[in-house]
Amino acid sequence: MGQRDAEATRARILAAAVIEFAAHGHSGGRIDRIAREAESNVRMIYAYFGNKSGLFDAALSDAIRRMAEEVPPRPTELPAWVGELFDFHQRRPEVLRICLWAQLERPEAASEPLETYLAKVESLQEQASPAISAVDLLVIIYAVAQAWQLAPVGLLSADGRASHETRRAAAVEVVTRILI
Amino acid sequence: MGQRDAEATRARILAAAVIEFAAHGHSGGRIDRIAREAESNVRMIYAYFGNKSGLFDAALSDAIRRMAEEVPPRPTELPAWVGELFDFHQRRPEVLRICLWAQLERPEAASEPLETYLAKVESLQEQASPAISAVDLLVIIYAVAQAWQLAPVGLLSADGRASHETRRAAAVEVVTRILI
DNA sequence: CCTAAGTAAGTATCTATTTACTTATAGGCT
DNA sequence: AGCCTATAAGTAAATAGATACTTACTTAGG
Repeated sequence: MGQRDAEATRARILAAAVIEFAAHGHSGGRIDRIAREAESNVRMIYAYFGNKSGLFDAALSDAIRRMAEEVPPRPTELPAWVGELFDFHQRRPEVLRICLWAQLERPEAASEPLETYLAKVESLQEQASPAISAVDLLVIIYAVAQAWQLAPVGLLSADGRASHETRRAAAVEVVTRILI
Repeated sequence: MGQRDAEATRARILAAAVIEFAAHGHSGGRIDRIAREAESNVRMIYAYFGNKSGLFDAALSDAIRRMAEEVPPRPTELPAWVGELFDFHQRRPEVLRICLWAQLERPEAASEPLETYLAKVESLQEQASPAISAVDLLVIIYAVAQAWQLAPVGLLSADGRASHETRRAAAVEVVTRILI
């Protein structure tokens, strides 16, 4: 790398880390691979992020921030929102993957960017009913948007006529019916 | 171990493997820990299961079989079924955990016990509607039953008045509304 | 010319898998 | 019944390759 640019190097490392950790998780992710892929150096990773866990947490926060920015909550149009979440997970499966890894491998880190979630809860408050609280509603909406990414591929391929659109429509329909 | 009993040793290893892999996954799970915890020996693991992946797959199949036996599908009473699935995941979180690890680390293995799922799909066929196919319905029901296990703990603890019962009721209510 | 950015080559530890060995036990033989 | 032995069950220790993290050094640029 001819020029020296700390910010750019840091950004390349972070981007490579998101990809690597989304693919292999914290324990399976390899520092050397990240360094190579970022066209940087192992030493730089430790300079910028301290250690492997620090890098993982930074990658996780980055991914969650992206999701919160790209798909902001729409408390008055929840069916439309679940559709956008569904699309997002198809478009960027690495974000859900890194969140799942975090939930399994570092649950304490997974709760870190909590304000993001709590803000959403507040805005959902008025949609809550005696049967389903605001938090539960948020939990369910996320689960429905992610459902197809969590299903074993073999099961999904059993549905010959299924497509992105039919699944998206099913997710939207579910949330519509929940709110009635 | 005074007595020699191949079956018993194999069973102890498998039980220890389920616990270890549910906690740390395929890549994070340690063969030595499994051998120690099973009060057996590294060599025996290789004798019975070939290699680490063979042991992981055996542990996964064992966990899925247990779930299929303990919570058989009830195609005509889906809301009741989702309630039982919800209870099961609270009671045995390790089953969902090992399935998630498999989905992330060895997706090809995760689809292996496919007949189990496909049988359920057939029985759900009559509940399907133009908006939601049988496969999609199954995918959604699983997702709702698991939803609270996938949510970050910080989000869940934000709901002060929530309990096992209120969440279970919310899951059942959701499926009830979906089917109308 | 001093500081921050970058590089290359270790090191110490860990970990899956193997090798070489010991011991219990079932079942045939006398 | 009691002995003998082939085989399966079990153990301990080595090996070979990774891998997170460090140390000691070089170079660009304000």
